[in-house]
Amino acid sequence: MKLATFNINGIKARIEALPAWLAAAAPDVVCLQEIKSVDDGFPCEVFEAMGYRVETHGQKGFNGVAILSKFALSDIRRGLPGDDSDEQARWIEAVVEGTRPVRVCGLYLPNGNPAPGPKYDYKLQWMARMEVRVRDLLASEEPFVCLGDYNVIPQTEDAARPNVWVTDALFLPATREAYRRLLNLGLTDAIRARQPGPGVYTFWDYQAGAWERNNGIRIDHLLLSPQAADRLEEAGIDKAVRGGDRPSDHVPVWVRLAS
DNA sequence: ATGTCGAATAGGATTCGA
Repeated sequence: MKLATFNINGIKARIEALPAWLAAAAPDVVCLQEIKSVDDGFPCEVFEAMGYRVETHGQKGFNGVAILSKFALSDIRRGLPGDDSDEQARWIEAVVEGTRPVRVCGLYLPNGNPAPGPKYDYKLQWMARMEVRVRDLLASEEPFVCLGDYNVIPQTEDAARPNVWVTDALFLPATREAYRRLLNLGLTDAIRARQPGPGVYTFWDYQAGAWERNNGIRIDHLLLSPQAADRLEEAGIDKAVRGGDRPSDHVPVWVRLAS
C-alpha cells in the first residue's frame, strides 16, 4: 500500500498538477493539506473519476485537509481533539480498509509565525494536543501513520541554510523539542529512516529563486507507529513535481507499506 | 527590505497567510 502526503497550496490552483501527479505516482491513499476550500467547493468528481474516494475537512480561504483513497475508509474523524473552540481545519483521520488496514492521520500543523506571539502559542498547544491523540492511538497497538505538513524542520541537516531559520517558528528549540517528544513516543520518521540527510527537502519557497538554488527545507513528514514501521518497505520524495507547471511550493512525500 | 503565490473582497488593487 502506497501512502502519500502533499500540501497542494490550493485545490483550484492545482486542479491540473494534482491529477497529473496522481496518474503518474498512483498512490493508494493521499492526505492533502491547504486545500483552501470549503467541503462543497472541493471538486470530488475529478478524483472519483480516477478511482478515489474523497473525504474533506475544509474551511473558507485557508487551511483545509482531505483524504483521497482507493480503498474504503472507516472511522472517519474530522478535527484534532482537545479544544472545542478550535475552528481551524487541520486534522482528518480514517482507517484505510486495505488487505491489512492502517489508520491515517492527515495533518496540517500550524505555521506559528511570528514567534513569539499568539500564533506560536497556538502551534505549541496544537502539538501538545497531537501528542495526546498519538498516545491514545499507540495504546490501541493498531498500525497508523501521521502524515502531513508539520511545519517543523527537525534538525540542522533538514535545511539548506539553517542559519536563516534560527528565529523562525519552524525551527525554534521549543518547536523541535515538541516534535522530538512525538518521535520519542515510538514513532518512526520514514524519510529519515530510509533517506538520511543532508540535502533531502520537501519544500522550496516561491521567493528568491529558492527552487533554482535548491534552498529547501524538509517539513513534510510521515511518522509511523511501531506496527506500521514493521511494514515499511520504501519511502520517497517526488522532488521533480516542484519543477512542473504551476507547482505547489511543497512536493509529495510517500511510503510503501507491506500488503 | 522577501527576486512569490493563492484566496478573499470586490468588481481592481489591496490584504492576509504562508
